[in-house]
Amino acid sequence: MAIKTAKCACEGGTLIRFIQPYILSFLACGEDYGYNIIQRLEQTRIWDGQVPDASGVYRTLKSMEQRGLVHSYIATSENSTQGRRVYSITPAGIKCMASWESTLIEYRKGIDDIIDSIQKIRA
Amino acid sequence: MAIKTAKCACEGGTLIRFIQPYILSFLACGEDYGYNIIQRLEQTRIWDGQVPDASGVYRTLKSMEQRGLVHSYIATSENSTQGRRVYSITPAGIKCMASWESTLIEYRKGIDDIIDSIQKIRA
DNA sequence: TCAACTATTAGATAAAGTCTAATAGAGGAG
DNA sequence: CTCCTCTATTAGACTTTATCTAATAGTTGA
Repeated sequence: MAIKTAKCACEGGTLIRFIQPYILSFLACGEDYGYNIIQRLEQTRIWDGQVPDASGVYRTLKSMEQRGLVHSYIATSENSTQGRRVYSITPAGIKCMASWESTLIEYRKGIDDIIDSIQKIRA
Repeated sequence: MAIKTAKCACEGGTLIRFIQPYILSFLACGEDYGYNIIQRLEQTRIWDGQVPDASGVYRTLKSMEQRGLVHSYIATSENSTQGRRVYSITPAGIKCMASWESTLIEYRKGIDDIIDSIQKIRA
């Protein structure tokens, strides 16, 4: 609705996709695969035990790969499990994550302001 | 992407539409019309001087009216200006705004967590 | 009269998010 | 050994949000 269009959400073009900086921060600590990322998201305060839509997470991962933020390969492991698609962060992804940091700080300010303006009304 | 579907964004179903709680907080202080709301949004820290998409704001107002959060009438004033569509908040809108307050507080926690997890990586 | 400002609306398209469900291997209960 | 649950990924259809462009029209001042 506002702010000049940006290709990447990390630049603040849109307000959503909080899932993306989370995924980037996960992958910055080491590679991981979709299913496990979903479990980790589930445990964050944003989801707080509620199951994130798996389809959406996989879709997001795919779009992040298309935008060069992450890279994936199929891990056909020795012992068991069918091929997991394992994701790792790229240098572009690291940059994106850093950009998200300042964007999120801006969002927080904005959210604070809205909360304030709502609370002022009741006061 | 996550959280059980909610009809109204104020319930936390989606992350976006920060514009809506702002509009609700404006209207809670008194009726106002689209063009002026756009100017006021422009001055908030979220937009910070950047012009919000007018079309989007009018569209949002219309959808908010359809959902019963606001009510409008055309003000054909004596002296000048063509008909302005003046909006006021409804009791449902007041409720919605209150709901937004807690939702935004939750969002802020979530954003804090993401910022923390990004900052931890660099530390 | 022409430009800038006020004021609203509509159309087209792109991006996000949700739901359903298909596919498939692995492990445990009965 | 069969059925159920869990792990794991993908695709299709659809709705909601968001963005951009632009049409329309009255007002004000140079």
